[in-house]
Amino acid sequence: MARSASALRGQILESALRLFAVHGFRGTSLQDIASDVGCSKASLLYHFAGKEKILTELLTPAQDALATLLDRVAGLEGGRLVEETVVGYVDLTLRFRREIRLLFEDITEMSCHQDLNVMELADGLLDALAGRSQHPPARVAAWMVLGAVFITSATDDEVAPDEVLRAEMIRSALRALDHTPS
Amino acid sequence: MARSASALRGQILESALRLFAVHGFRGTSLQDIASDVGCSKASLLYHFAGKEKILTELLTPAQDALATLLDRVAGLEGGRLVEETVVGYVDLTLRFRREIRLLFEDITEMSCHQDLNVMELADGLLDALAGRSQHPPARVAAWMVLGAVFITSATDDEVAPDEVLRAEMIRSALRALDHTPS
DNA sequence: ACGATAACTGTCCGATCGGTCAGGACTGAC
DNA sequence: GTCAGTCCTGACCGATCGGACAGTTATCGT
Repeated sequence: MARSASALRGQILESALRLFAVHGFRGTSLQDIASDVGCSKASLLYHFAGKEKILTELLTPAQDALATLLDRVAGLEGGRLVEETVVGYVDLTLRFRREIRLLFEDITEMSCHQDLNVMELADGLLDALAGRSQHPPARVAAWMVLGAVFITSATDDEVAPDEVLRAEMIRSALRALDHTPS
Repeated sequence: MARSASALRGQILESALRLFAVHGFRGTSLQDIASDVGCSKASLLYHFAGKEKILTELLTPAQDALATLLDRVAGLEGGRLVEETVVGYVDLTLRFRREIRLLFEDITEMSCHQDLNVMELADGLLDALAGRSQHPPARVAAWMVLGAVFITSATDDEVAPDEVLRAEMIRSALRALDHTPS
């Protein structure tokens, strides 16, 4: 049942991306992918040198797109630089949504599982950050701040002294929320 | 060698937090923790019902702190609500830095490993978002935007239609960067 | 001193997973 | 037809991991 010119390869990548995005990379076994595709596990390893190579091939387009963006803005400066970078970065993340999701699935699973109910609390936090507003723009901004603070706090300490880090995180977050200081 | 009142429990939690923060939850085996503490793997399972229970106990204080924060701002509204929530959330993430890091370690490891060099590109992106500035405030804001867009793009589609999501992500990001539109 | 309880450990087990390998099946060139 | 090369598979392997359990050691109340 040898398929033409390894159409199987494409199916493997597609199944892998979908399963990775749902159960995470580590949470998806080669057998899971093989079952989803409808082939044997050995077949995966015929087309790809290893499990990680599948992930690599899945993430490479996004990496290349990012590299292209950086090249494009390399000559810019000032306002144009920031503007083009932001727009380009946003478009890029939207285009590679599933790829980004797969990176996060491990966190989601870890937070949801067990006795913890972090997700419920995250909803409450989102609500408060949005000022109890249900307007999509406010909700999006709330998500932005949630993610921004979360990731920035995990940053290397050397980025900025703790006091600067704290003050600037607060100011930047309030700006993102379009909050006019009272 | 029965230690007094299970001082071992505390050491286990401390070692686990440190190892989880470095190698991730899945990347740290019970044996790793046991070796680090200097006891047997069976001893871990005497004090904790399972590996996940260790994680639970590690994450519970942060969860409780978040719940407390939400309680505190429950009665507020308007500007005060947003302000207090942001400050409280920032302080909270800073206080539980290591706990948050452990959630991210899997991503970091996945991005660094293999042939991908995402981290290098992330540096370039950070540079551009900061407008090539090396000032800590600008760097922090750049980190904020990097994380904000990254996480928001992984959000459920139902938060906002794609067009709204895109437009608002861009506007919010530019505000966070204190960018005055040209 | 001694029994009871808590603290701790060595050893074993089942399951899972990534990966290897020899060989079968199909295809196209000659 | 046949030969070579590509595609694919079942069976197997070694390693790892979380966990179970019986048994040992230390602690403490009496």
